[in-house]
Amino acid sequence: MERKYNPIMIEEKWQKRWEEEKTFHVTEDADKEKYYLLEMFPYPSGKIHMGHVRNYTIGDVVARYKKMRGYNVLHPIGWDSFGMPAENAAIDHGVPPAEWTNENIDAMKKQLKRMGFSYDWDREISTCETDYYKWEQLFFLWMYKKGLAYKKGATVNWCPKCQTVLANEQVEAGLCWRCGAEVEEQYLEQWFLRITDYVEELLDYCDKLPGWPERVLTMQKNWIGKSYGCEIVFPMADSNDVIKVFTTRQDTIFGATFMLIAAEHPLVMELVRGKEREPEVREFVERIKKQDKMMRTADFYEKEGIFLDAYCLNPVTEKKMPIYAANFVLADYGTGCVMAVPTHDQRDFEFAKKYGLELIVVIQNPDNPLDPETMTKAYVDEGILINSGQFNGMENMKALDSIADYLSSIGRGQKTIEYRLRDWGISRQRYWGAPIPIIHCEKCGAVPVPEEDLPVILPGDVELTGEGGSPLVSVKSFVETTCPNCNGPAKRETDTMDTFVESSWYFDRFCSPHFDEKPGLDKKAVNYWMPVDQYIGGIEHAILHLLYSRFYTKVLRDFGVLNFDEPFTNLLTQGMVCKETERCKEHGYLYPEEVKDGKCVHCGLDVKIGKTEKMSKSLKNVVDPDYIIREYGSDTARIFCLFAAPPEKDLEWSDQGVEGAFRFLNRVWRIVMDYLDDIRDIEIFDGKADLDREMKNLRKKIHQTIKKVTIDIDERFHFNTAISAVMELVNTLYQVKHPDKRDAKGLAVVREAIENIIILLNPIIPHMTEELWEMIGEKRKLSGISWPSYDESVAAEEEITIAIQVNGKLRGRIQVSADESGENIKKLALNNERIQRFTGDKKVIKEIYVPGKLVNIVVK
RNA sequence: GCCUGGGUGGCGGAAUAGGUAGACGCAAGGGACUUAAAAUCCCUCGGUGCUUGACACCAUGAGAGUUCGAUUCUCUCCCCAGGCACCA
Repeated sequence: MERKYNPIMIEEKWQKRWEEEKTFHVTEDADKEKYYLLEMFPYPSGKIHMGHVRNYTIGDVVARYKKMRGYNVLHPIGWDSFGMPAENAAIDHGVPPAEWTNENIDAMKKQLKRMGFSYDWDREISTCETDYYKWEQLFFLWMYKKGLAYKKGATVNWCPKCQTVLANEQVEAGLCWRCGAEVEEQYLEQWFLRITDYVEELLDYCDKLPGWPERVLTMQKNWIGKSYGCEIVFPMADSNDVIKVFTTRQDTIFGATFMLIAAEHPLVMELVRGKEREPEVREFVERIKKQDKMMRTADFYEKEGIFLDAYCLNPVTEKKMPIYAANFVLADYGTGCVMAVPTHDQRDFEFAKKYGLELIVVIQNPDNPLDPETMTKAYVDEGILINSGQFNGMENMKALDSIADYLSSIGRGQKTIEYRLRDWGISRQRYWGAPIPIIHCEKCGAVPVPEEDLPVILPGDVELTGEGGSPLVSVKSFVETTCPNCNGPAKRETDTMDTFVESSWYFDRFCSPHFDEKPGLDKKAVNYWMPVDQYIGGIEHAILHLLYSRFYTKVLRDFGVLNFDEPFTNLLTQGMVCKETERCKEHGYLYPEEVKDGKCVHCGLDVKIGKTEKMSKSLKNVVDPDYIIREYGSDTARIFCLFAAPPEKDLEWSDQGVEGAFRFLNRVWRIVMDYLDDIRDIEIFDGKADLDREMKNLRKKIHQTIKKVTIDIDERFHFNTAISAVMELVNTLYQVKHPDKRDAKGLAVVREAIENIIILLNPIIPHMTEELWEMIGEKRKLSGISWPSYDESVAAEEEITIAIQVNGKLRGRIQVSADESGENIKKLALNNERIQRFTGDKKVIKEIYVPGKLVNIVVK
């Protein structure tokens, strides 16, 4: 009997069958418990990479497993299809973005299908289609009416050569990524979403998401950056005006000796207007404004400032404080003004030293008293307040509240809270995105497009050159329109939305992907499926995508569309796929196929193996999933990705590891082939008759394996240990002597082993297991089979090994029956000949018995 | 600088309500089969020492502590990865 494992044939056969039979199509079913499993949907770049393979394989195992556990599983896929690369392809090669995008989708869809993922393809969505983004435009209108979407001036990265706005990621070391021109700051009118309205709830729920990795929540908390402090009012020395500052260190207020204002703050020029210093200050401000971006990316930059020939008063000491404009103060955090306490803030200290400003110590170091004359750096630790009037002698941290209360009692301050999080700027001066549904009318101003006029369709016939700002500006048929208010001539908004907007609600759309009524989400379906039970994706989206999605969920909830607070109950952030880099002196980095026997195929020079890094085209350390599928099949690709590392860790690619995975699949295949004829007509062992020792052990192993695999997948997503457990069972089966054809009992146990191996591996290698299932003569469909349960009494060991320690050191082992009493085991341990060599004539102080594990004898 | 993770054989990784460290796989070595090779199947495989044993000692980044017992808990330090970074 020789039937070779032919993965390609088998895989294509079953993929076709699943597609024809719509095996993974689901609908809402009130009788079944739902399970919504989602992987982050891909950008259609043209080809899937190993990161996708890993991400989607992990998800697929869970989806298939949950289905076998009886859940009604929603497992959809779609395309995050707006974005820059499509536009760049158009600029570089003249292909229309829609065409480029759809071709890529077709190609990647084929690849995903070839991997055998259990998607409900009837729910496929593509965010660049009008039937998707028209709802997004509707939500925008609702947000606009509620004041959650607004327009304001803001500085952006501007490439003067390309005449366009660049996203932060498109600025490389201060230069435009495409043309290399120096990026400038420009002040532009931009659309924003008021995420800060939800900042407290977003922060609060960080402590109510137990299914999220701690580090993601920490990153989000840091990003939100809540700080408790005080707004303090500083009166001007010679007018009735005031300067307000935000500080978290009101305990140091008595040490504030000068005032700093962000260079670009309008107050700077106001203060020097008409003064002798005005031209000098203007020059300084202009210089700083230009340098700003460069300096912010530099590791270190010199503190610089300029005196504004103005003074304010310290609100508690009434001392005169000179006012400076400074480069290191941020204009858009707090009030843009900072009280400087040079003795207890390092930046202020450096500034004071440079410009010869006064130092007053207000927190005394208890171990080593400070002297302003000799200090070489600011003292930032805790201590006792001095030079602080009625607060002298208090611990500085404890004085925070009292000083805030005092400031408020004299009308010069109050407790406040500041956040690092800013409103979300969604304007892009780009073509390939969802148009913002606003019309600008000279008479009426910004007017929202009436809901019944949606969608505002992105025009198709646009020439993309990459120059001259937003491409939509020059499309007359798009821009020129009439005002919905006054019917006069008006112009459409030409900004499109950030692509993060699409991905902020796509998971809702998957629940009713073809729903054509307002608001594009069928409440019944969405509230049945949502929230997502398990979300899986890369750690690189830990902040932006996940925070925006949480924000959108709360906004849509407040519009009455959704009835839950958070979109993702459990989150798994899988690690990256890495591979060692290879380079040759002549030809630089090499693709794996450019290396043969350690030599470069171009020049024959020795290839140097470099660091293991995330697979990337620039380092050429990539493996093409198509190649792996062609050589080994997708089942091998799947099991390798799962076996090499637990999902949250980085996975190191290993060609030999892939070989090993393939070898294991062959091993499974062969053992089933070996038994095929003998077990085809056998029923699985019913547990009624007595078995010989070998078969009893095999059965024990079967049930132990079911138990371990169930726990590993269900509780921990540790597929690597689940697979190794099945490997052990397969190894055990290989060790068993092949029962005689007439030994029905023995063969029944073997059949039990084989059936369970197939079922346990099904979520991991679905194609091969379907094929084997059919071959062993099963009539039931494997895709409809339930997950096996195990019999605890069969899995139990009859004899257990007890380790014996003397003073905590392992000195021997004894075999006892599993129900042996603790007293007897202790006795056996003490009387053990080997053990007596170590206890000898010493006195036994105590014996510790850990049930089923060990005995520790303590002697002296 | 701050905040998260994480350091275990030649390698990927197992084992944590404290209880036999190294499961499983890769690589390596040996054996069987073969005219031969590949494939396959079986065995060995952390280090050191000798008295080759059911041996002893050393081993989970380093050092201390708690404990009968620590990869697991506590403290100090070192290294690596990721995030934030003049946020007042």
